[in-house]
Amino acid sequence: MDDNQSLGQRVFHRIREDILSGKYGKDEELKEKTIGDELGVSRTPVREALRQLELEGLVTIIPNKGAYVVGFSAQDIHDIYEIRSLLEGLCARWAAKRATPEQLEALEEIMMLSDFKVQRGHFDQLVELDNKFHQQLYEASGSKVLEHVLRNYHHYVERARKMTLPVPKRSVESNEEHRQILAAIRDKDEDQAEVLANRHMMNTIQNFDRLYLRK
Amino acid sequence: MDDNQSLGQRVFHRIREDILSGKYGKDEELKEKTIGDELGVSRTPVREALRQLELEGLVTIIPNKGAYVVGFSAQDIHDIYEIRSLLEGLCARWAAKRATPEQLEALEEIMMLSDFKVQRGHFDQLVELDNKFHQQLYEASGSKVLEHVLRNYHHYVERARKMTLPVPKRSVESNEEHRQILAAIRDKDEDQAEVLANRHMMNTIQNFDRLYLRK
DNA sequence: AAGTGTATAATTGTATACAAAAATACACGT
DNA sequence: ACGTGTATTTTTGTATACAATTATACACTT
Repeated sequence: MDDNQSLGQRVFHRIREDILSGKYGKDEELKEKTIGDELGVSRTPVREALRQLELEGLVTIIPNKGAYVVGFSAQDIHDIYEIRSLLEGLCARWAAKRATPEQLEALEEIMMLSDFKVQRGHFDQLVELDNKFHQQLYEASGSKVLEHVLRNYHHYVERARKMTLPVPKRSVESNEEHRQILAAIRDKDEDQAEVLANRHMMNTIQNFDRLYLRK
Repeated sequence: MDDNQSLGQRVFHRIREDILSGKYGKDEELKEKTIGDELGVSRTPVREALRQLELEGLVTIIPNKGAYVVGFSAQDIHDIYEIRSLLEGLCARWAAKRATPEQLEALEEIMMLSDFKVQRGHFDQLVELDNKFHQQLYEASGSKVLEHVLRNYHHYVERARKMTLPVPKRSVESNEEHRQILAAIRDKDEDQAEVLANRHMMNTIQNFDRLYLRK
């Protein structure tokens, strides 16, 4: 792991993980001193982290009172996927319009690696490549703003994805959908790229719901 | 203004305003001590604010080096409006599906007030009501996540809106569009609500572009 | 004059100290 | 027993102190 980042950032990521993983439950109070002692740091970096987490919506801070974990439900994750569905569509559309040759090349490379991993049955390593594909797509949209919001959401549901993608069947399907999206972008077919990216996310939702909402 | 919030939050809002208003230009270095001295506070609240601003994408922090203003262009604002167009559409759709009677009532009330202000020609006071209408709509979506992201963007472009909405003609149009969206929500016509909210935002984009991108 | 190395200053990162507010404990009166 | 007021403790908010890192100045060499 990247070790030369500031304590504040490390604490931020750590607490976020602990919230997303459920270590800290809904409405639990996060005390600066307690967390600081646990992580072996002073209150200062912890405070910074908590303030950041509030902005992410994972924590509510009541002034002079404390920081409380904002619970997030399976419904919330579902909502995020729906939002992402729209935004990934827009992203694919813009990528089709403005991706540079280098960005396209990067996408092709990730695609090739993914195919390789699928062939070899290394489904676990596909999670990381799925990450990379989407991140690269965000960059290819050419929009700083869109990239920023999608990155956020992407990370938000990372935990959910880690649990759902390793289902081998879905993983192969997902890879196939990536291929089609990439083809549409290569052809500069904006409408098609948007529709496919949209559908890709909707399929991911279904997969998630099947596992967690039992619909 | 709300005065009983923490210094950190006040500094956060202040610096954000100063970035959005252009007081701090692109790539400008924000030094903790300098800002602290200007605002009459110590470095601690300033640091907290800068860490939060980084998360919002307004500032880049290079560890051990400094915080730098991330410039945002008219293109960025345009992008935000396009993103909002999709999300406001989704929001209206969900509001049509799940708005409570109380939330509907609140929307009706804002609508009525807006009509009144239009009739009287008090276009300046419509900005605030436009705010309220959208904020209430976000709440009516029943999705914490969607509400969160839309609030963010809404505030982000607040400055742009303050400059574009007071154009009386647009202001009347906008009010009319709100009325139609509200009607669709009242009728629980999800598709119609989405389309109208979508179009509403697209019209806002056009108004913005006409003024700032000269298209 | 250009480049290099080193001392110095400025700036950020973290911990700690102190102030303010809130939570808790507990004696007291009813 | 129950509420109430007060003292005590805990926790947050802010400032400051010190450490680590980076930027700057400047003498020195070539």
